[in-house]
Amino acid sequence: MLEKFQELNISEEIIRALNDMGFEEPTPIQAESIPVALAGKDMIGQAQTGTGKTAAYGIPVLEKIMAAPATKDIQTVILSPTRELAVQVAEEINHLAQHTSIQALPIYGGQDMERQLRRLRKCPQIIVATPGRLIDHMKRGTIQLSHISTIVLDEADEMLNMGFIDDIKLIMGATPETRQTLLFSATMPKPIQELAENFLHDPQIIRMKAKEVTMELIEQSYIEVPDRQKFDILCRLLDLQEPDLAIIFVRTKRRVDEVSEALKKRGYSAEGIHGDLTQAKRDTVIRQFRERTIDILVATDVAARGLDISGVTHVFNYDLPQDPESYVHRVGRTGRAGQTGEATTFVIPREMEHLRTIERLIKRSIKRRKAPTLSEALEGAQQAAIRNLIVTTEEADFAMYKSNAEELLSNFDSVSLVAAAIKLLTKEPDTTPVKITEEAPLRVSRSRRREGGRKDHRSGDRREGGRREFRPRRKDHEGDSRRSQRNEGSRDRRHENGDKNRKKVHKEPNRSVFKPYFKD
DNA sequence: AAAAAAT
Repeated sequence: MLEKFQELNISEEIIRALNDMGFEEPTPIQAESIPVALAGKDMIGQAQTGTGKTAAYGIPVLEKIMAAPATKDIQTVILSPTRELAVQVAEEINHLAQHTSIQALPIYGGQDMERQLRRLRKCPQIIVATPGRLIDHMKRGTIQLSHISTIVLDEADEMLNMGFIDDIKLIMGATPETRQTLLFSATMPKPIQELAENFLHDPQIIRMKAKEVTMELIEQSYIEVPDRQKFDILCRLLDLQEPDLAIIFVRTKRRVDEVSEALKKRGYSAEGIHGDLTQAKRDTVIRQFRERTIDILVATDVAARGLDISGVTHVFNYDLPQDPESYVHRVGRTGRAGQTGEATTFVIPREMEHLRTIERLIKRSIKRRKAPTLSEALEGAQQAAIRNLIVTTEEADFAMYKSNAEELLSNFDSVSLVAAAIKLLTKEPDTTPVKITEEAPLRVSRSRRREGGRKDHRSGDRREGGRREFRPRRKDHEGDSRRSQRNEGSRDRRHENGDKNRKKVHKEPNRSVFKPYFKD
């Protein structure tokens, strides 16, 4: 079954590991990348996560280390944008390396330094690091990159979005000129191209076509719903769809806390994860979710990328994501490894335009769906009760109840009895009150605004008819029009003598370079 | 305007 891997000239130790891991044949990105990377060439791989990317660079990296003379130096550095991803990548590489003596060690912030140093003393050949902590080690002299032979930049576009560009340059600068560089990125914006030009030697570019990478097996829909109703609708959907594992993405850390608390209050097995939690807590939550101790994960975009958790059947965008890119990554947490998945996005009415922007950029329309009504939810709960009843009946493990049942049947008709049983088993939707703070709606995305010309977009927004009602409601509605007239006046005055303010506004960094681009 | 990452 593994011939195709064998044809790629992979050593027997790794073939055995692939067999243990249940891999049968190379994914497209693996088939293309492995020979190139094995030949020692620099490479740019444009691929989303979930395409077998880790093994695509992990296998050649391991082969190269096995072929090289043994030393105590670190041989390979893999850079990762988030801590969770670093842990996951190190684990996967250790799986691939299980029949060799090669060790991969994750190096990331928030973890006990002493413990990390102890593990470093065991001379791992591969480290998988987040940039900040790696630089910390470099400055302390506890990690030297002067002898590495390979560096991998994983999720390069995301590291860039997170402002790691200077860190990456610093790290690259500390590595030898002779190193091999493998760069992976879902998108190829300008700064990544520049990075590649500066640091890669004659790279081979491998691009996966969009349709090979994404989301054919994911049923995508959206529901237009006011913010206040989101939570109840979410609970109804959870009850109706009964996900095995679900991830709920929200826009802020605060909402992670509130939504996960609220879910727990209503009896769901949920935990939240975001960047302000201690690293120990983050690690625990991810582990619980992987082990299915909890079945709902409420997360910010910290969990949007790269995390590969098998069996996620449902993704909910409780809040619309800011970037179309983020939408793709969030939704891609389900439908992995050939499984089907369902992705439901909540859109508040005034964010509909934002949704259209996302649809345009992902070149795909998202199906509109109605929120389940209360009576549908009740019907769903009844169906669940019936399924329960049928399962119990089929298990036929109730001999001790039978004499009572017979007696009941001599006094009541059978239909009434079964109906009563269904009624008792039906779990009425929980309406425990919960508090979730309302978020300000998203504004139309940057790219959209730029279309209208940059200089005037502020005043342009004000003139637009519908725009005014987008502002938060004040208590005195009548004063509204008069107030806006007054504002007009004060704005003019600012224009005359407040040049400094205006300049500041226009000096905001031009983020157009981060605009994701999706090619077909 | 938010999130991520070094303490």
